[in-house]
Amino acid sequence: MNSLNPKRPKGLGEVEQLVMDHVWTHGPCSAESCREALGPARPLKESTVRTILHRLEKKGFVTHEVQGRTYIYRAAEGRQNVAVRAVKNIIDRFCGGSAEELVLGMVNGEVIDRTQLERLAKKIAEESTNEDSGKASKSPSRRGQEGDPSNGV
Amino acid sequence: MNSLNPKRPKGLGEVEQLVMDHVWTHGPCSAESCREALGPARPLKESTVRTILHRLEKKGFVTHEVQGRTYIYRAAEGRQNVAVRAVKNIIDRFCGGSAEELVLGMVNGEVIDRTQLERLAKKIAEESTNEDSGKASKSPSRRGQEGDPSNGV
DNA sequence: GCCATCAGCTACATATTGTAGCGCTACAAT
DNA sequence: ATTGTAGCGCTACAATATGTAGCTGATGGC
Repeated sequence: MNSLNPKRPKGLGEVEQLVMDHVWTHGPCSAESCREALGPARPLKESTVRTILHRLEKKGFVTHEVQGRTYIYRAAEGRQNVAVRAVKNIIDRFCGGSAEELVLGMVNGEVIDRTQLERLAKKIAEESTNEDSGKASKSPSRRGQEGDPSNGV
Repeated sequence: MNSLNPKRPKGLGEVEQLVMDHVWTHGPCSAESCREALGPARPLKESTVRTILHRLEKKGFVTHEVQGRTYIYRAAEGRQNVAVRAVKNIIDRFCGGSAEELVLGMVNGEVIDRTQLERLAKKIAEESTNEDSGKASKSPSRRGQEGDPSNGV
């Protein structure tokens, strides 16, 4: 019995990821829609897809609304948001909370090009200079949910 | 050459992470050393720690050398390297391979400050300008490995 | 009324992770 | 040589995560 930490952050499994990809790219859709989309690459039974969607909802990745007698699922958060949260987690676990350190590592590891980074930084700087006043911009609403997408690593 | 299986290498569990943290911060050490280090926070039996270390080695996070009749474990890769690989994986799965997109998201998500980013970009730019010719610096060796620490998410 | 849909519930197999007991071997002290 | 002991691998078991699916039941169309 190990329950020191009652909340194990759950991530996305392979199939879950595939389904999320569909939801993200095609917007709100039904279970059948997902099933068809995965069809060729991953033929699954209807109930299987429903189970996946159900778990995804439980994990907080999607929400649903009823339309007629069909459930229409939609992503609760944008792809990028999920990615950022996952990265944040990595930063906490491996970089002592220092995002800079990570970015630096990314450059060294050739995950991002220094030229790109420079360009990006410049672009961002300009942007913030434009409507700098309060640095408000449009931060993507903080998701308070504990759902931590990156349990791996 | 350590590419043993083309399977997706798993990530680090909670205890595994703790052990790795010790190895990373204290350098090469024995199983007992790890056990003692975790002691207060996580009292474990010797065999438990050995199992963890063993799994860690199987996953490629550590290597060992025999010293007398004791196994001395050492990290196979630096913390940051592991972090970067994990992030790379996230980028592939959520950002269509675009690291820029992720960094942008990080700024929006307030994971990294735009000021920090700017400073960092500047610093990196200077650096590369200095000894650009060979771009040697001390990039942490190319990891062509499939070793993917972040299966989660 | 009957059938095709679509949702929930239950189930099962496999893999991962935490945790540990057991037995074997090398070495040291008696 | 005998015994104690440190340190290792092997095996095991429970809990959870994930993939996959079957069965039951409600509902709307024909």
